[in-house]
Amino acid sequence: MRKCGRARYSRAVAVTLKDVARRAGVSPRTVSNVVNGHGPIAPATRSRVEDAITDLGYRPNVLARTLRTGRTGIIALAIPELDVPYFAELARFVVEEAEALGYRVMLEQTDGRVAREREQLRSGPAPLFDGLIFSPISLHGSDIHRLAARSPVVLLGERSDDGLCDHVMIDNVGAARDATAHLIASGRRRVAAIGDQPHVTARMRTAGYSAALADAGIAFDPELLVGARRFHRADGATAMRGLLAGGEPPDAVFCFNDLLALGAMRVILGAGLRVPEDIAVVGFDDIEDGQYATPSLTTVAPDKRFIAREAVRRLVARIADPGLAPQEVEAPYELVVRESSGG
Amino acid sequence: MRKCGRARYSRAVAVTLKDVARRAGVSPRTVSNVVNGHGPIAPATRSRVEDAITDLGYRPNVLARTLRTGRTGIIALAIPELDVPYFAELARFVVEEAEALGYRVMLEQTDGRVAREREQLRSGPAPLFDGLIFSPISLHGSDIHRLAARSPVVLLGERSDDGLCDHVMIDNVGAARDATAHLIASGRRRVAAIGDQPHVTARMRTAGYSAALADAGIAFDPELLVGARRFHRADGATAMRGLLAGGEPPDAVFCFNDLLALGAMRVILGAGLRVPEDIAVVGFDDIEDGQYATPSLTTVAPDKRFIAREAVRRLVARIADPGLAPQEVEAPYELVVRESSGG
DNA sequence: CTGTTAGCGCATTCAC
DNA sequence: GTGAATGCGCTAACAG
Repeated sequence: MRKCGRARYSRAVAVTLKDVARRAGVSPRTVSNVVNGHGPIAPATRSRVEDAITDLGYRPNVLARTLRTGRTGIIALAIPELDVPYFAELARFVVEEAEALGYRVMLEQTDGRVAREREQLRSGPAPLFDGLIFSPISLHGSDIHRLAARSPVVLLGERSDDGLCDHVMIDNVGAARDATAHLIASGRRRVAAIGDQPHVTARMRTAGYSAALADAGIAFDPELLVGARRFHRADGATAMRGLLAGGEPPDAVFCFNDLLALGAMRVILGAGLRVPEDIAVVGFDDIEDGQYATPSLTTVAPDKRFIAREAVRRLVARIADPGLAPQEVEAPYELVVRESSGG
Repeated sequence: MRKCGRARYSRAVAVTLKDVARRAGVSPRTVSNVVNGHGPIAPATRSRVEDAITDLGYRPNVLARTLRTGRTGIIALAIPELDVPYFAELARFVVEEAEALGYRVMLEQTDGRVAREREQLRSGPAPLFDGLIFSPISLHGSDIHRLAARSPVVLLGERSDDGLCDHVMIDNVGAARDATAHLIASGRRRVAAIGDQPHVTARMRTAGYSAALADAGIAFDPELLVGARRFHRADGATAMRGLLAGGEPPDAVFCFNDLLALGAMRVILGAGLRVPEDIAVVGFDDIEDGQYATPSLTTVAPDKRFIAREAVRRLVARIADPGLAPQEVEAPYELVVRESSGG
């Protein structure tokens, strides 16, 4: 039961369309037309209205307009963690692309917690946002489709089972396979992988890793596949310590993201081993950290700009026409070879 | 001239308070009371209303409520760049603190561009947000006060000249002085600084650097103070290359943020020099990258949690009571000594 | 304790 | 080309 709290500010803000109309000696309707560029308007009237607008410092009330039109001009971007560089970099592109199309972006951090994601779901973007770009961690299938059935949604990440929803992703199996194959091609035989998880993305990267091993006729050694609770530097460090503490150490490590790789590299270097001479390291995501690490990090670079642009465009298209058939688009990626694998 | 675009979804969303009232056989007023927990309500009525709500899947329309109450429950956080780790980490804390107080956070990226920041200003948070936490780069003084006079604002960063606005900052001069003094105390004599800029924050750090030099009776050498266009890794690398290309190289570098330091360190290491043996490095911000770099980075660690909490609390207090006297609060910091300075 | 009523600021359907 | 009236969904006076 707080005070209203707008007392001190409300007067300054309360310039309404009606005020402008009175000032310009026209009807609200006309002002609205001028503001939104609708009907043809007599030049004299127009300039009178425009003068009134600047004189009064009128700005349309987004809220009221939305209540009327049902559109806010804002899209939401729900990502697991703001301080994971991959998402931060992606977010930046999304903001840029959305702005180019006249939308503002509201960022939401889900933390990958099911509850938080589910809440996203329940409430959905409407009516505060026109649509949602969602990078789910814990949620899948039916949950998501229920959301998508109610409001415009574009998913980032794994392919949905049945294509009921717009989707932008990369070929995780292929990318992981390429990364591992690169390591093998440079003469490594004991290639470890860090980042195994129940989550789909991780599973696909594990699959790619195994496939590359099989391609090269190298037997899969379960001891070399290490899990990670999350995809942070600390998890990579922990996993690497385990690998080093075991019997015969690996001569290469493929990490499921750059943060894991950076953590692992720190442990390798800290143990007095050399990268890439003793152990080569490859990451995934191509975050800026990796470029400036010593040694610089070889990594799989998904085309983030492409992902962002495609996601925003599909979402905006769907907002305009909800009947659009859902589409899955695959973003390109490339393997960037740097020092950590002997580049 | 787009289609309305909500056709496919609108029906699913259109459960209004009035529908619930009709269904429960009560007036809208009563439903509103139940939803907002206002007046005391007869248990029987309450449960009837609640049943109707779940049956119909009613969810209050935030927009309409806002139009009425003038409060959205959302605060905006405007930061220069999402993919600068310091801001990303800070943003995370702000989100957490705001959520604890029942607010959602909308993130806005200003890019440090004057135009963008000015736009922030012009539009201000209202009516979409209840308040704004703003980390300005290009804007200052009168601009900001004009904004603050119109709506609840808390500033992050430098002290405003006249205390007209809530403010959370750290003692940049003191921190820079400590960092430089630490380098000098470890026996360094040619201490360089990277990050000089016209911006207030940078100027204060330069002042702290000079002060530490003076304290130790070391003459200020203008060649050792290097500017940086932005505070990114690339700028640190460029600056360091210049320093190395010059005459006598420094034996220590104080960088105005960790990104600069990481960039500089990469160049030092790439030139075959050792850190800290040949050149010690100290950064500023204590981002996670620095902990996992090799060598790990000595840095000034501002208490980000404190900054976020204080900013959110002050803002929420001001939203509740706009008449509150503006306050400046200084967040603590500490020097974290790691390997890059011989820790 | 609950029903009735009146807007919040805007876009828009009708008339003129 | 422009004016008057209506309602988006909700909350808050004001009754009763």
